[in-house]
Formats: sequence, structure tokens, C-alpha cells
Amino acid sequence: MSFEDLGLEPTLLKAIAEAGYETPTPIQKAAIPEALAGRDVLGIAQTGTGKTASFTLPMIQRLSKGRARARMPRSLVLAPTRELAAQVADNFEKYGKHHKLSMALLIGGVSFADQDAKLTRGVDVLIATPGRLLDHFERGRLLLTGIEVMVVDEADRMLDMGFIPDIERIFKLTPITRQTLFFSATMPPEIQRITDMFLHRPARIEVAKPATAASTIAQRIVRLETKADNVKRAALRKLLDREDVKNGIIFCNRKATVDVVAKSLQKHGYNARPIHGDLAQAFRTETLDKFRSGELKFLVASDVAARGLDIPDVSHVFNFDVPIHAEDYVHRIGRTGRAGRQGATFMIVTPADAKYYDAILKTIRVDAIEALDIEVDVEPREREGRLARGVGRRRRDRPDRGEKSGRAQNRRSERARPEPIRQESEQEARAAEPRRRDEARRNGAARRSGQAKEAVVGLGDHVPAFLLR
DNA sequence: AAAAAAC
Repeated sequence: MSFEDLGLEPTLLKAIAEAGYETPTPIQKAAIPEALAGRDVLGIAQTGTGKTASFTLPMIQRLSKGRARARMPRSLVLAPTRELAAQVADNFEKYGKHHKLSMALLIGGVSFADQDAKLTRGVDVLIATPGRLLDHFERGRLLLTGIEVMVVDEADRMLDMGFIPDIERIFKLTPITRQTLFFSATMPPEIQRITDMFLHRPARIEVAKPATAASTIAQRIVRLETKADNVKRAALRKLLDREDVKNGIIFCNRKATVDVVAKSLQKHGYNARPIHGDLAQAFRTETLDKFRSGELKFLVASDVAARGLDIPDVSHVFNFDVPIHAEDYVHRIGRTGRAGRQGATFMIVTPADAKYYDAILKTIRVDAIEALDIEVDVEPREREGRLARGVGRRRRDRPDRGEKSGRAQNRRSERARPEPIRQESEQEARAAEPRRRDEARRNGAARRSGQAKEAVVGLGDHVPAFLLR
């Protein structure tokens, strides 16, 4: 079967051919005809399955007829992270090159005015992260009543990130006549509830996971006797030197560790740059561009880069820290060995990581990881790296149990909160942030005091997993 | 023991 058989028009077929694609992937085969017929689609698929094109192609075809009006976009794509949103925008550019569709990318960290100017001119395709989209909406710069097609990408990740109330709200701002294309790698109950509520008789399309890690990825670990970061960094350098690395991603659990490791590697003469959510968006974009083009060899990353990012051809993945959740390990190592290529991964494991490492072994094949001996001639420095270990990091408040209302507790704990030691980050300083944190605290309080069965305002009955951790 | 997302 080829793209010609899916019902796509000649101009699109031309763009697909020019991009070098010949055969549609399973999700494209199944989803494109349904979407072209105007049906809602529920796609259960992971990244790497060709899911982005399965919604951009039919959208371009549908939107090629008609014109956008000022401040009333005709379609909307929601993505969980800025990088993923930008990637969807690239996809529209690639396949829409022979159409004159207008497009706007609404993500945080970049100029508001430019985005607003585009909205004023009218856009066919709006691609956004939920926060910035609602920001524009609340300022009255945007109407969602003209939405013909709405796409939710990586819905289960949005759930993890606490975006579901926002998604629900955005759904309610769009007309019920819209076509909805909804994608998620898994279907936890809360996602099921959303699809039951907002999708109309969807075509349910489930595709197999892309080839599992074990086959093309060589997984190895390095055991260290200490968790001291300076020793871990020395071990990392040894690894980088002994391997023939074309390019590699080095994952750390904390943003502060990402910064320290990247700085340290640079100091030792390695071509490395950090990427995580506290860095300026321009820097994030630039770093990713350099990494994709080959100008940058080592990307030191938080889990912002673990999922979904389309970076073809990474030869190595290094886990500087053992990820706390086993599924993150799978996502991290999945950055290499893509499209049948060979990939190599290494992870530094210290005695303190035993519990998390065991959980990972249970998730993947137990015999899949090979241990490697590395000589490290560096003495552990325990006191070093205050930031890297999160000392002085602002703690999330723990509301007391008791009969006080959630609101009263919030006010009390707001006052009791100690001054943060380090400077507030970009996100933490946001004016509306307390709203979401209040919600989280209220839900957390209800849960802890055993009232979890009561419906939770704004989140439905389900308390997202990240609130319970 | 975390990260992600809004001037």
C-alpha cells in the first residue's frame, strides 16, 4: 500500500514524495482515511510510529478549502512540551509546502507580540502548549469558536504533567461540531474519561509498539561504590573516552545536575550543552538545532528530552542518574537504536540506586543489561554539589490533616513557607502558578485525609499519579 | 529523590 491509496490529493502526495517517504506506517494507513472522511480518531500509538503525519496530512487537506478569519483559528493542535509543539509545526511546514496555509506556534518562552500579530492576521493551523494558549485566550486575543479540527497529542503525558483540566477547558471552548483527533500511548482511566466525553464515535486505532529496545540497543551499566557526583562525572568521562561516540544524550534526573554535568564536561574539553525546562527557550531551540545538525556532540538533558523528540541517529545514550520511574528508562534509551540502527546505552548505578535499578530490571528483560568495569581514580567529595543534590530547593507544602478547609490551609501554609534560598525560576515566578499549586495541594490534602472518594473539583475523580508521589 | 508548563 502506498500514500496514493489513502485518498490524499496530488499536492500532498508531491510533498510527501519530496520529503522522501514512500510507504505509510500502520497508524498512517489506518488513521488517514478515517480522518479524511471526517471521523473522530482515537489513536493509541507511541512516538516513532509516524503519528504526527497521520494527523497533519488529513488536516492540510481539509484546511486547503476555506480561509481563516482574524483571531479565529480553524484548527488547533495541543502538545505537552514546547519542543514537541515546534516539531509538529515543522511537520506542517514540510507537508504543507505546496499549500498556502497560515500557521502560528503558541508556546511559552518566546515573544507574545509576534504570536499575537499572527493571530490577528488569521491562522489556519494553531499549534500550542496549553499554558500559552490559555494565556492568549484569557487576554481576549483569541477565539476558539471557529475550530474545525482539534488534535490532542501525547495525552497521557499531558496527564502526567497535570494538564488535563486545561485540556478539558479548551475542549469546552471549541464548537461541538469540531472533528477531534486524539493520541495517547496508553489509556489510563482519566484519559478514557476525557475521550468518552469529547470524542464522537471515534475510529479507535491501536498500533503495536515500535520494535522493542532489546533488539538493537546494547544496554550496559557501570557500578560505582559511591553516589558522589564528582566520581560519577569522572566515570562518565571514562565512558565517553572509551566509546566511539558519534553523538550522545546524557540524561540526569535533576535540572541542577544537568547544569553541573554540562559545565564540567565543557571544562574538560567536551563539546556539550545542557537542555532542561529552566533554560531560556531560545537557548533550548538553539541547542537542539545544533545537536540535530551534528555541530553539538553531547546533549546533557533532563527528561524534557526523554520522550517524543525527533532526533534521528543518536549513537549513544548515557544515564548519569538512574531514572526514578522505570518507564522513563525505556523512553530515555529509546532515543537511540531507532529505525533498526544500532544503539548503545550506559547507566551509572550506585548503591543508593538499588531500588530504582531493580524496578528497571523488572520492566525490561532481566538478562538484558551487562555490567562493565571502569577504573575511576577520583576520591569521592560528598559535600560538593549542593545544588546538584537539591539542597535549598523549595519544598512543596504539606498541608496538615484536620478539619480546616483546603483554602484556609493554603493561606496558612503560604505564610509558613520559608523563603526560597535560590532565586526563583522562570516558571515558579508566574503569577497564575499558585492557582495550579493550590489545586494540587487541595487534592493532595483530600487524598491524605482519606476523602479521596469525593469528586475532586477540576480534576474529576482521578488524582493524577504525580500528585501522589 | 523529578520534570514538564504562562508575560
